[in-house]
Amino acid sequence: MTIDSVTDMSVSPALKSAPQRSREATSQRLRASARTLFAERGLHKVTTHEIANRAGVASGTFYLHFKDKHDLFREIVFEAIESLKARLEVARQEDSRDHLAAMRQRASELLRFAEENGDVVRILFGRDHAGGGLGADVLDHLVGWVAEDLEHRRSHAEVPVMTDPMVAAQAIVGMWARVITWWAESQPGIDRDTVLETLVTMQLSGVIGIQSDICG
Amino acid sequence: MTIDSVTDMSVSPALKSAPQRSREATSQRLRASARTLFAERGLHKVTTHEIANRAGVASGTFYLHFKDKHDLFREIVFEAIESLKARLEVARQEDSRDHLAAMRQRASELLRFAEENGDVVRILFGRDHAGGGLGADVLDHLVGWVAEDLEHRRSHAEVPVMTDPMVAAQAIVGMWARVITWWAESQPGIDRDTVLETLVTMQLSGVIGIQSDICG
Amino acid sequence: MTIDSVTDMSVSPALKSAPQRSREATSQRLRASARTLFAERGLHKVTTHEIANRAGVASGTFYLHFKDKHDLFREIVFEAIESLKARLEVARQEDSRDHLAAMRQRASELLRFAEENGDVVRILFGRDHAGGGLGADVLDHLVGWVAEDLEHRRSHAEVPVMTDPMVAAQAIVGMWARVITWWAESQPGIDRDTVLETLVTMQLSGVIGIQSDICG
Amino acid sequence: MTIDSVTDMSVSPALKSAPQRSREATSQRLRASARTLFAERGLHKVTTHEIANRAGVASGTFYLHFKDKHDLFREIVFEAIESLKARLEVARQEDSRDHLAAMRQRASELLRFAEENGDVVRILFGRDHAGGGLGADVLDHLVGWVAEDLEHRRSHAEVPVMTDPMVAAQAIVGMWARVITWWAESQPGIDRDTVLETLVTMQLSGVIGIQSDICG
DNA sequence: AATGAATGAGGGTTCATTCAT
DNA sequence: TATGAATGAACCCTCATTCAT
Repeated sequence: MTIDSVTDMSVSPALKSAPQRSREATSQRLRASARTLFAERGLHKVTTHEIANRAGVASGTFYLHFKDKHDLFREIVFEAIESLKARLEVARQEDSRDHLAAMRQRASELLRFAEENGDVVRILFGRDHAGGGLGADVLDHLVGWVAEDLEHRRSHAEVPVMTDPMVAAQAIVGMWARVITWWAESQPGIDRDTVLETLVTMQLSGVIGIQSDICG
Repeated sequence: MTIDSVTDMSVSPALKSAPQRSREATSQRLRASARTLFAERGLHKVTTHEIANRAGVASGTFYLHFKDKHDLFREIVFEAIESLKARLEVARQEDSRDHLAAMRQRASELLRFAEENGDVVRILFGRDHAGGGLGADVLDHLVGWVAEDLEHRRSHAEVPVMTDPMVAAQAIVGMWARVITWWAESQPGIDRDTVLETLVTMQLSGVIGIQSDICG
Repeated sequence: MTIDSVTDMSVSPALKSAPQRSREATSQRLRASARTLFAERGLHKVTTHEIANRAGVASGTFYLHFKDKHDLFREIVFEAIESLKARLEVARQEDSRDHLAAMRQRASELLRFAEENGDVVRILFGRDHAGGGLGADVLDHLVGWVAEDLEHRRSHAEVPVMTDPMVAAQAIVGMWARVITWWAESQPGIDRDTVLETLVTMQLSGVIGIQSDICG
Repeated sequence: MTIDSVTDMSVSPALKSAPQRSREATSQRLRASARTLFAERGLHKVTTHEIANRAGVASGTFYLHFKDKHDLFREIVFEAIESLKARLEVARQEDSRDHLAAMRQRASELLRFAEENGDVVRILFGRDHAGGGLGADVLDHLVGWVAEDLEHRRSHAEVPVMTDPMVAAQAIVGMWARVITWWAESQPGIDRDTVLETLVTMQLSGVIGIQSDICG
């Protein structure tokens, strides 16, 4: 089951009164409709009419639920980002012990996120979609976290350092974004674990650095 | 000096007739104007009127030089891509001897390209711009080259292999794109060489792979 | 009473919901506005803004009702043509008995059509209007019908034949078009019956042919 | 040889100085170019650029020879009309003797005109072309002549009259226009004489009138 | 809460015409 | 006389947003 299956109305059904539940249902239908359309064609090639239409409501209804098109877009993206954040937070808690395990864990969470939120990944980073700058914001956030992490490891002298943390963070995040987008868009025959290993390996080199001749 | 300084009319001035020179000048002014505006706000937040305006010509003049907005956009991007291709081609010729040197050379060309074509980099990969899918196309091409390269090295048993070539190629290209875009957008105080070293290091790990415990 | 009086909203008012009725009214206002303007100045000298303006709605509203300017044009013309077709079909059913009566009947329907659809006649055949080729199409259709009719009469040896049916059909239709257009445009003081007699007389000569000296 | 072969520069070549002849040549090339294009696509679907282009001159040159697009259009049409007028004038002079011969003669001139001026006929009356109202003007003129003629015959009691002269004139001219246009556009396999006979026959009925039972 | 017709600013594009060379 | 680049008014059409019902 993925988050994409949005029409799921089980969000604490008993707690809401009848009209409320109806409102919520409409709202979710609009969200789902928008998510699909945005993933297909990107923010600015989708009209509010289309979103409402696909959701089975009148055009005007859209504005009873969202301030405007960008508002809905933001909501969809933020919701997903929060979910990603939560996962990574959890992963971080288990970090302390083993670096390698921690990194693998984090990369793994990322891939699971991509699997479960294919639409959002496409919306944010997909081909021509240009998520109104939000994709970039998300990546900036991630860069912040990663850079912080790298600094921390470096300052704790846990690892030898051969690269600039900021640059390495940018590189790692760029790598993530590209790989999960490709993974989400083209669902290639390549299995999760292969992708995971590659991410871990390369991410690792950002942390400890390598030298071509180091092991020789 | 960057390619961006476009009003440079030194293109064999004696070879063109008077009206031709004038036409060419206008064309270049439009290109320069568009390049700047696209870099600032992206393809679809820029109007043809604006481009013409900023170039100091009437709106209709735009269409004497370009079929439509997308045509100009494509032209700007393709021109830059060709120049990038040429650079990388040259770098590839010097590849044969030393892997490490070859990689450093290639990454270096990439950074020089970013320095000289800041506008185009921003247009293709910058924040919310989404160059109508062209950025994605460019990256796809790069992925093709890199993957091919990795396959070659692997098949020649030149290096131990620990990652899937396709995944590694995606990761490397994602890393490149993110790093040069960040580099081009925020001109940080970080010097070229630091960026270069990080790119080389991480790119390398995609080629030979590393293991956390590999070196003892 | 003519079909031109379009704002007639009596189309089963009870059957439509409130917004539907409003929509229909707007649609009819646009149609009426367009009909008038097209009749005055022809398809391509009328702007959609003007049509909307004259109908008392905003420019954009036009496109809620019609795909584009040609779409509306086509609709107006087709509607009229269908009505003409229906009339002539009816007339044809009464043909069998008396040729002369049949022809008179048909010419009469044509004139009534012209009277009731002055605008459309002007649109299709009027001075400089050139209804985007639709006028020509209509005439081609008419020619088809008439030619078929002439063939039929000829093959049934009902009449002596002295003219080529195709040429005669073209001539008859040309005559019709010109006469009803002139009649519709300049509303001359000439009464219906005079026009009718002339049409019948000349149409007849296309059917049976005449010789200058035939009657002695 | 038809009037359409316009590049014919033999217009008193010796009388003009060199530059003059050149100017005339350019002018004729523009006329020829325009004639062809107008016949193909009608007045308003042809641009001045196209006309100049096809004539092998620069766009600006157009305006050294004609005030504007309509001016050229008018010139082309008027030229043809004058030629038609001349023919009919000649035909009229031979009218006096035999009515039937006179009419045949006139119709014959009309058909010859259509043969030799296919382009102009198409321009004036062709499918969707809408010769800016000039076609209508031409027909109005013809109607004037024919009506006058009919009046004359009637007043001289040369013929029994059963139709209104104005209506008959409109009908005759409409018939002419349609038949020669069809003839010019679709060059059907029907020979001149058949067309001629039909025109004469029907035209005749406009003059003398017929009754279905008249000869019985 | 929902509807859906209406709005109208704004953008892309065309092309008759001008004018400096 | 010819050139052809430039002009800019005008037009078609889209779509985010509003509001009366």
